[in-house]
Amino acid sequence: MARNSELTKQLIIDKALPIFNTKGYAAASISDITSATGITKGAIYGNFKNKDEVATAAFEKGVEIVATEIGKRVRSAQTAPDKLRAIVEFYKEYIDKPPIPGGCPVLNSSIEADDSLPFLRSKVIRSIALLKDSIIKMVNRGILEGQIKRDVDAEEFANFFYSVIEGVTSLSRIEGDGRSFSFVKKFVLKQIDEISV
Amino acid sequence: MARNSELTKQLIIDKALPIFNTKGYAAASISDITSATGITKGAIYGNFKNKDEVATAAFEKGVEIVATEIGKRVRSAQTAPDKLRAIVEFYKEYIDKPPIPGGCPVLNSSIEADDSLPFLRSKVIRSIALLKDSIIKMVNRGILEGQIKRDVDAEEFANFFYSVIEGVTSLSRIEGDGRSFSFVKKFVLKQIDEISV
DNA sequence: GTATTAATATACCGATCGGTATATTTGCAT
DNA sequence: ATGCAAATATACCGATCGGTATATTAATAC
Repeated sequence: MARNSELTKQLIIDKALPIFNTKGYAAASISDITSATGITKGAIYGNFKNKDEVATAAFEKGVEIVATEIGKRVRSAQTAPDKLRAIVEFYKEYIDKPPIPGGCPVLNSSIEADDSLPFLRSKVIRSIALLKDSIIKMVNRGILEGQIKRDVDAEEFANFFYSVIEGVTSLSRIEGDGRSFSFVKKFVLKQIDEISV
Repeated sequence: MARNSELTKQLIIDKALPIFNTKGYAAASISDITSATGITKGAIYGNFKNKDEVATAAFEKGVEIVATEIGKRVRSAQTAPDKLRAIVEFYKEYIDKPPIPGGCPVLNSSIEADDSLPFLRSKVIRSIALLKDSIIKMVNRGILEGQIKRDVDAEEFANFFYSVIEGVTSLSRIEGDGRSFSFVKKFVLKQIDEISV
């Protein structure tokens, strides 16, 4: 054997993630990653087939970070409405102190992948589906447990919820402040109240 | 004089717009534009200082197209709620037959410009502000004319409306179908009904 | 028709891109 | 300690990038 390849791999992914997330796939270069890691091109291509694979691994790491963080907050809330509020709060905090620089990796990759990064597209779609599905389950469970009104369409609400959160997150990022988010947060919290029993 | 420089400029902008909008600024190259136009690099750099200026002009053209199309539909609707519904319908149609390939240029540029394209950032911010402002005015006028409930916070509604529309538009694009949009449309139309008198 | 000049085409620049072939180093088994 | 193999470093590749200097073309004034 030689040096620990798995550690190197993780280092590359950890450093590549914020680079891809801020600059985007096209603008991020391999030498950006060598600079950030202090590791050479040889090590990168010894551990990854090509740039696409590095980007894919970074994206999956990004999703994992976001999903883990959301999961933590969701689990610590007891009722479905509170779980939804916790997600709103997570994205609110994302603006001021983002766990990953450059905004939400799912949304960012979604924009860049839809036309020009076929190797990422399916991964992005899957991540979104998982997120939406967990919200649907959350709502439906809330209905069963008598926390959410019985006539609520879980899929409709999940799509609204996901769309408005991603929309306002990107909006707040380009605007550079949390003003718009405050407005939308108020609106969304009212909607959560609305569907609560 | 020589050949018509203004026509060349417009040709470059027209062809560059879908290229930038689908591939993104970083991935779109000057030679992509020469290929698309049949015009050489000399002509491009004779009419634009650099790539940034071409991208800026293309972005502004994109905004103009979207704004014009929305304006047309909004004007042809009579009441504030109907104007809002017309905007929803516009974005719904955007999915199937986009006036500009690659999705909404405002959202796309917003994602790419927030960190790495300072020359575009302010233009994007301004475009969003104009759009939101027109919605705010629309709602407030609807209140004055007795079409929208008096207790509606126009700015809150505008931010919600803009966020959810942009969010679901990008969502539908990556998913590749209009399913999610249908759900969200239903939700948004209900919200419009909700604020209508 | 010819000179003038604006507009476009051509040919080239250095830099950087993703990727690879090969040399070197490192850690472990013996 | 030494041989071996895995991991990393170095040096290089052709292609393409944005941009420019210069040659050519086309429209106008005369």
